[in-house]
Amino acid sequence: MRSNAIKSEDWLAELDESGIRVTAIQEMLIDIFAHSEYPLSTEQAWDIARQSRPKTGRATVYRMVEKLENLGLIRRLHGYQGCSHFVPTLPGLMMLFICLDCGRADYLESQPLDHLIQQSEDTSGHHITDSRLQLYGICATCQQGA
Amino acid sequence: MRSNAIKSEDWLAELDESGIRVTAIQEMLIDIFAHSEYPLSTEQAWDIARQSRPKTGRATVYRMVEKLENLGLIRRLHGYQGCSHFVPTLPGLMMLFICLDCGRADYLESQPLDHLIQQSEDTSGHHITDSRLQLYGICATCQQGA
DNA sequence: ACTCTATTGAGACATGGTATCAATAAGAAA
DNA sequence: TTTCTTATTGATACCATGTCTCAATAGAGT
Repeated sequence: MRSNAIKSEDWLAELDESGIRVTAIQEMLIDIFAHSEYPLSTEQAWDIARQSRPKTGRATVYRMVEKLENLGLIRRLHGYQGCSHFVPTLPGLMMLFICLDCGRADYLESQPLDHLIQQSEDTSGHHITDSRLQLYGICATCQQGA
Repeated sequence: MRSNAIKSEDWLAELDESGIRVTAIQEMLIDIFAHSEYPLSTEQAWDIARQSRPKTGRATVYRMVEKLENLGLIRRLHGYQGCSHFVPTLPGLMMLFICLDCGRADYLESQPLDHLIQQSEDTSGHHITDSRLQLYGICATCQQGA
């Protein structure tokens, strides 16, 4: 399974550029999301944050998650655990596979999706501005294990 | 935009086969979902149901929506209004377009998606059992109107 | 160090959805 | 038709998730 090679520094740079004041909590939350092996819900991220910084407020974490999602740095998983979990975004990769066994997420090459969208736009006449494709199943690793 | 030609009778037949006791409320809810021009949330369906049957319970509607979703008769929209709205399913069509202007949903031909999934399975080694593709934008009709 | 302002934390609040349980109604049997 | 059995229903209490408010705090520039 592809390792999600996210650099916390890149995120911080993007946050900085967006005019958002970068604080210690924000760095911590970025680290938590960027380095988690599994998709995280906001509540889970809050739990983790409080392990090293007990007085972290709940609203703070929700606010940060919203910012990170709006900046496109994390991405919400749909159709899984009530649509409340997030994974780091990988630039240019839109197709996300979620293993129903181990729960890990994996990005797949998405040029074919671009073609599909172009084609759908042409035949339907709709103007497509955004897309969301998620695939579910059993990942290659879990298939071997079983 | 494609008219969603759902037959309430077909749904009732499916419910019947599934061993679920078909009641008056269920017929009403099927009608509500099958004939709505727009995606409906459970709460909205409840509101509509109470217009003609005021003592309809909230839990009853939630239970029915769950059943209809499990039977594959309605489908949840993701990334729109908090993932809480549903549209009737059209058999064989998996690609759903949602107009961000008028809010209507439209199914698109999905053979290309089948190919894409097959291809992704081959290259990734994952076993893909389910997929969810949603497209967002401005529908052909709303483009003309604007 | 001081000022200004965005961010934070605490807790109240709102919303969406679930659990419980007595009352009801559907369908089978008599 | 009446009775019996059982799934479904409605009312309400409950819970989880997420939002709002506002005083306290801490960054960043001066």
